[in-house]
Amino acid sequence: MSPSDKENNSDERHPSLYLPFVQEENRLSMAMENYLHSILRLQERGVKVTVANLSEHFKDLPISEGLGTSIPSVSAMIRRLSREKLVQTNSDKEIDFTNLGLQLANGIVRRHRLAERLLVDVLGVDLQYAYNEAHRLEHAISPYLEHRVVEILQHPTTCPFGHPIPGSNYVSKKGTITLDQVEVNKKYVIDKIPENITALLEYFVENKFLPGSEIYIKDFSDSRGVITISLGDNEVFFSMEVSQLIWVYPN
Amino acid sequence: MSPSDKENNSDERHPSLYLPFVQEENRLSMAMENYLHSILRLQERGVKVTVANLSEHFKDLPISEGLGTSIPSVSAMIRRLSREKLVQTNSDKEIDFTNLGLQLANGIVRRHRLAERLLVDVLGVDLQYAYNEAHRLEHAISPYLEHRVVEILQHPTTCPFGHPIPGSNYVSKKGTITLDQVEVNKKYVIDKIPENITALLEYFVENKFLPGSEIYIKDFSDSRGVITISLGDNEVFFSMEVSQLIWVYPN
DNA sequence: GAGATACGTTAATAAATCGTAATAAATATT
DNA sequence: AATATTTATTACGATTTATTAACGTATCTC
Repeated sequence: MSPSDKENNSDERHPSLYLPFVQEENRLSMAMENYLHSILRLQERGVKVTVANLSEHFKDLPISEGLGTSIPSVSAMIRRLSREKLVQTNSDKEIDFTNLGLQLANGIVRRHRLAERLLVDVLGVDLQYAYNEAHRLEHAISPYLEHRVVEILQHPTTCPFGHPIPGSNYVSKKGTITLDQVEVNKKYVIDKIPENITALLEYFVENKFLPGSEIYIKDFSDSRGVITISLGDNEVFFSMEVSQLIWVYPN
Repeated sequence: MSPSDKENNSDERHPSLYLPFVQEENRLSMAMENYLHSILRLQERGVKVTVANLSEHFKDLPISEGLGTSIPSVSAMIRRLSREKLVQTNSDKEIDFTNLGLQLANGIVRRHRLAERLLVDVLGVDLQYAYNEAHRLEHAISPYLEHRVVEILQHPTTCPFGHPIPGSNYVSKKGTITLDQVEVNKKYVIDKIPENITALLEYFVENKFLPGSEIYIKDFSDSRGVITISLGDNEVFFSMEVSQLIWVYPN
């Protein structure tokens, strides 16, 4: 739905009925919201945002929901997003947000992460399902409902995976590094874990390897490519590759 | 053209069902869910379900969100729903559910009313906004999330407006009648109130005129067309027309 | 330098969902 | 009985979102 709309006053509706969601008219389509969300995620991960990378990213998403994965589909959507002045492509074919686009994308991620908090903290949803469920809910949260959720959750600053909620008073922890950069025999606190790799999340939940937990680096074997971590009574192990997805800060 | 050659349309398609807007494997499109929802609502209200009545009904909906209101649009959607074996049209042009369609429609209304309960009871959403907010959420609730919500809400049987939640253990109250059929100087309990007339709902909330409240019929003036009701300390008034939308049972 | 590969666009097509205009059929009104 | 109204369908067009196929450019490899 394009923000450009005709001024049609023949469609008289009681204005009172629109009260809590006045800006609803300007809302993007679900597909557009998903694209903006994915672009922001690639940016957060430091991946160059291109048509091909987006297409690849969609393939990895657990929920396909008919989201376009083919490169021409992505290309066409980027064209529409450009037309709506939400993104722009530079000479290097790299896609970037406009100010407006970034603002909207932040709103979408904000609602996504608020939804995750709601699901986990209030509704008792298992962490490994939170991402997918929130992915559906994020499109259904009006400004009014967002406000209610924020109040109920008492102004959270991160999602249950430790990622910052845009628009909150999040302050990043000092000295956060990925787990493949830690030193042996030191203590750290888990800051962020990846949100959408279900099998990995099950392992996290099972071992209470969650944001806020204190960990101790027991062994760091470059040769074997495995990190051994003490966590409470038991030990957990990660490959170097997985370690790069986990952020910690010194304790 | 005779109404007998119904399977004549060249619109037929494999049941492989490639629906670009489908969210999950077996899930319907949002538009289809909205239509099924509206059909069930008209049925609940005892309105004959026709293309024209559906079109009219959509105009009344506060949230348009691109929902088709024109008669040909509704006609086309009914054809698609028929093709998917969700509804059928009898010789009288009356639209009715198939078994499958009724089952899905009940699921949609169930999720809608669960969402309303969640919004009002858990998230503190004002009652007058619950319907519209739930209308968005109903499409985003997976079977798993539905299960979680039911547990958190402890198996509710009605929405905050008193309407039964399909699939719950709802038992209707004995002797429910609409407010225009009550007797003067008698006590009743409010059973159901209409859910999507915001201005009216504001009056309800303001005066605590809500399902479960006890009321006393103080005056019933046919000539003026006004019913006067005692409710706690104050009085409320309704026209006969509005009274027909409110259900009560004797106390 | 030639060929393979990756990347992005354009073209042609399909389906869902909307709209307006014209029309056919049934019903109501005068 | 003639006319008007309601009702649903058909015809046609637009937009969004997707697909596959074909085709230029780069870039990388040998």
